[in-house]
Amino acid sequence: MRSQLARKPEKTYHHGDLRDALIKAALHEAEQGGAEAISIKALAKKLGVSQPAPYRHFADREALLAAVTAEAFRQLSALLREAMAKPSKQSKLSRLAQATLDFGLRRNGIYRLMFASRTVSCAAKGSELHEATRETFALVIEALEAPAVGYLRERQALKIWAALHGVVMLAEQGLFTGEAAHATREELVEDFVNETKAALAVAIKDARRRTKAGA
Amino acid sequence: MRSQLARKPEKTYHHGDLRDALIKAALHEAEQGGAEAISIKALAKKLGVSQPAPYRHFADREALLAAVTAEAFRQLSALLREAMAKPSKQSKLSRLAQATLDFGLRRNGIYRLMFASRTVSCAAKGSELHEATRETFALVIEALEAPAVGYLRERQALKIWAALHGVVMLAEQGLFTGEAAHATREELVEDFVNETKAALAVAIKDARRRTKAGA
DNA sequence: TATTTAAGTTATATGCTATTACATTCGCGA
DNA sequence: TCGCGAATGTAATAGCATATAACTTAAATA
Repeated sequence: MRSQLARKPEKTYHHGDLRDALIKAALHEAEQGGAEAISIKALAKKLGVSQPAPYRHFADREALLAAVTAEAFRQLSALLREAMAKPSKQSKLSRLAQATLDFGLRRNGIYRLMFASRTVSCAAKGSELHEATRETFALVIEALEAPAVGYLRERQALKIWAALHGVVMLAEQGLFTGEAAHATREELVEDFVNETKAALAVAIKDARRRTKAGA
Repeated sequence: MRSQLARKPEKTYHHGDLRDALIKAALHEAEQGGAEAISIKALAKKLGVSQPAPYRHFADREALLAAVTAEAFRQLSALLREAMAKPSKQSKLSRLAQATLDFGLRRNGIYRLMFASRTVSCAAKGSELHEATRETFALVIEALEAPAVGYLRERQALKIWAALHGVVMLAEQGLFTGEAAHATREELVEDFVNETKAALAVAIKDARRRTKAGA
């Protein structure tokens, strides 16, 4: 707030919005190097405050990482929502899938923070981070564009979500740059998308028939 | 070598097999906490040598991590080979898949070291680590028990391998402990296995028909 | 056996996390 | 608007980790 009035921060004693600035700067650092690239000391220096200043806003490094990861999930959610919203010949699920792949590869440091660290699994049930992850997963369910029939939808969402992350991981491992490279990452993702659609259609028809028979 | 002659190491100046001992001890540390849990200093203390001693065997921490990760891949390969070898009613692919899931969950710290850190993607092409990862992936291809028809086999191997890792990741994230928990991890893995088998059968039949038509 | 080399040691520089005690500013009620 | 308490920042410091340099001891081999 204050910092927007002064064009140059004007070196005040109080930073004004250190908490937010820390998260943004940390996200920037993690872009390439992941969690390891986030150093409280370095961030403090970059933002022009003393080393212990960040500890006024985060109990410890883990707490900062959790906040950063939550923000990352919100950014991914926004991205996916955008991808799903824009008109296209392709299905919502396909657009969500390709957008996830894109995010995972382009912003791989962030991605590892989100899906490959212990930060998330340590998040308490009501925490900001936990909510953010749930919200992202809800978008996957939404992208299926299928009615809720028992837990069919959740199950298919889990499957496609898992497959997507697997592709990102292997791509980052370099498994797509050998003889196996004949399958591109995008093709594989599209395969998974189509299998999901097919499985979903069959499963729903099945469930309906069973309901009718039971009635 | 020396250390095997003396029952208790007998505090000699030279450790005897520090390099190997470091890798084993590091693997043990990483079991729970992943790469972050590996501290050169702590390892040195545990093994009764001075802090800088490990640097005689590894240029830096990264080099140690690479060696540890390579060893982990060899252990996984051994596990998968074993799972594939033992007689069972289930298919090789199914056994490999379930063994991978089991490994990923039980030894999750190690697993993250292998599949969710930058260590592997930074490994040079001829390196010990790179070879170890390739060898593991070769087992996946083998588990398909399918003839080599173009790159079909590699493609299906990539798909099932990706899906497996996705399941491990989401499980570790806690996504299987909500309303979605109605699908167990094992069930999902079996789904992927079956889809892979089906796709493979169709693809191979297709390819054969095309070959015949062309001839 | 003499000498080179591999492997280990002590001492030290640098960087990071985190805590404690102290200083400054903000905002709100009197 | 004064003043006081809470929020936020600083300086100083402890503790741990990585990594290097200079030195020492044991092993290997010519």
